[in-house]
Amino acid sequence: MAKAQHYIDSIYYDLELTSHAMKALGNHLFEHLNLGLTPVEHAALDTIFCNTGICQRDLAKLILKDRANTGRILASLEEKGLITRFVDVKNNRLVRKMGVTEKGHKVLEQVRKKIEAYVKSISVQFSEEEIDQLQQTLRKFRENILELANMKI
Amino acid sequence: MAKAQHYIDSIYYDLELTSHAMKALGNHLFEHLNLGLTPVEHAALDTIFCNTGICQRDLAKLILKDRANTGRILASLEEKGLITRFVDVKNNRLVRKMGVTEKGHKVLEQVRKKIEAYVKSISVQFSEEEIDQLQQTLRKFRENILELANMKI
DNA sequence: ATAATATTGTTGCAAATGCAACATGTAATT
DNA sequence: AATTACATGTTGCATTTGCAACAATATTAT
Repeated sequence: MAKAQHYIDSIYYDLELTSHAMKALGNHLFEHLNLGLTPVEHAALDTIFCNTGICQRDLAKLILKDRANTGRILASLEEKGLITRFVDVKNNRLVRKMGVTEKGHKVLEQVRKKIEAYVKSISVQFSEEEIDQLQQTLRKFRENILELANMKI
Repeated sequence: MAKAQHYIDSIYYDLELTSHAMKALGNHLFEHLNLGLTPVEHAALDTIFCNTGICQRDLAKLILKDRANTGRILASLEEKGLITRFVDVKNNRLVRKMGVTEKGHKVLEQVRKKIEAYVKSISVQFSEEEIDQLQQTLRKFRENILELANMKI
């Protein structure tokens, strides 16, 4: 109960700080390595790659953006030729689906290679098991939070 | 090395998700409990409380906002009568310092009480030690990231 | 068959956020 | 003494982001 008595000491703040630092590093890397896309564009591209046939709304939930912004991100990716959007049928409903193009695949591979080095340099001090443990804890913690939110407290 | 091959599996994403969920819960609570201030205003207020005599720029760094926004947040807090801003001297330089008013203290206490219950309900599934461990790990991880950023990779 | 409901994507607008330039005043250097 | 460098806070503007309304289409209910 001495815990989280002040904002600065709260887990909320630690999450903010860590997420903020991680995002800053990501922005820096993507800009500095001249990857030709932004972190959020890469997030969308890779998420599409991992979820073929996903619709825009579901993608929005995964990348934590609203529908409007997701549409804008997709427009940018399409303009860059990294994805194609086409009309398909889902539950007998017309839906604009999307797929990663050849160019998109290449970019994903390129990003993966270029970033691997930095992931490794983080892993120098953090073992794979430690990272794994941290991710699991975050997941468990998150589920707890989402439960609270769903209770509509 | 199977780790973080895709965005969805990365620690980056887990941090985004968890931080996002936490922020959503915070927004929900502050709005629903009619606390009369936003989460970021509370963050600023409590940070000022914990760092008497802090200047605006240093506060900005702590609450992760830029100077402009910090100024706006402070203007709002001042308008609500939760802080006072006054000109003081720091290293023989004129600086606008700030302090928490009586009303500000009361609000902080009120928020602390009202939120305590929810912190507890989270702690039901997460022991104090687990939360503590998570915070420590996040801190260590963050320091690692900041080192990388400082290397200007 | 018609109306109500649900799902999807887009558009317009408002709010939040940050960057860069600026204004002010102090310390340091020459 | 004058100039340069530094620290602080503010203002203007552009970008990002999200919300709410809308359009289009399909499903379900009456």
